[in-house]
Amino acid sequence: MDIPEQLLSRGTAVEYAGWFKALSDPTRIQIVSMLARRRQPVTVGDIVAACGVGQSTVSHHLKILGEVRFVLVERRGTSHLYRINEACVTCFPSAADVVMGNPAPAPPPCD
Amino acid sequence: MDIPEQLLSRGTAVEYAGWFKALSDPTRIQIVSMLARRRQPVTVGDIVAACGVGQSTVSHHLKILGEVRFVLVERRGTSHLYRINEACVTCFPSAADVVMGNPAPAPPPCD
DNA sequence: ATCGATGATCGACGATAGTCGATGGAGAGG
DNA sequence: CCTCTCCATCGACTATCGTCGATCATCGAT
Repeated sequence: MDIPEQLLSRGTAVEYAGWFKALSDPTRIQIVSMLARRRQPVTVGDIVAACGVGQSTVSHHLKILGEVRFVLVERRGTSHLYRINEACVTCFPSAADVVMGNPAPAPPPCD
Repeated sequence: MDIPEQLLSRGTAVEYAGWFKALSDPTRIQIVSMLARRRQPVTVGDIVAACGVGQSTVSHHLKILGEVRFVLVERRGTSHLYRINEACVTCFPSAADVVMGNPAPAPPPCD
């Protein structure tokens, strides 16, 4: 390994923290894992039924996950179909990335 | 990939969230990266000087990082020497682990 | 025994986050 | 047009978090 000497900049640290914060809540973990496991896109109602929390809470978490592009949404009729962003899963940083001083990955584009 | 169908249990989700929460703060990211980059163990005062925050704040973050075994401490004289736990860095979960339903890694032992 | 240095702990404060119930808005069907 | 369904947004409440200053505990040295 070739670990750089200098301290990580505050800006880079904030970017990394944003990634990890997105998955720092158990409900969001469950939502992400559920979206990944279902073959079909999933509605908000499905998530509400699967996890034990209210509809507005699920919607709130989906918004947070969407802001970091972890989930993608597609409106069909009156239903909103959510699915996981595979690109975001693969580029999610590891602790080793932080240690090595790799640049924090940018959220991938919406498609 | 062979992604399981069932929803992640709440307990497993909580364990995963704990890992990511430990790195969900920019100051903790900086501390972890600093500990990894210095060859020698580092005192609290060093960290205070490097990051721009108060001593009690650094001590607080070190406590959090210690609770998930991310850092190890060794008291020498009046100074406390902190160093990173390499095992913890390598077993830090990825987003793919969450998706695949791998069991959440347990914090490695203190040594 | 006293003092100084180091760092943990305490108490307080403001900010943020997670949750809920209620409301609002868009689309489909009658 | 009316209504029903699905979901986003709003407002409120509570809990937790990050930070700070002050105090306390420990150890080494004088």
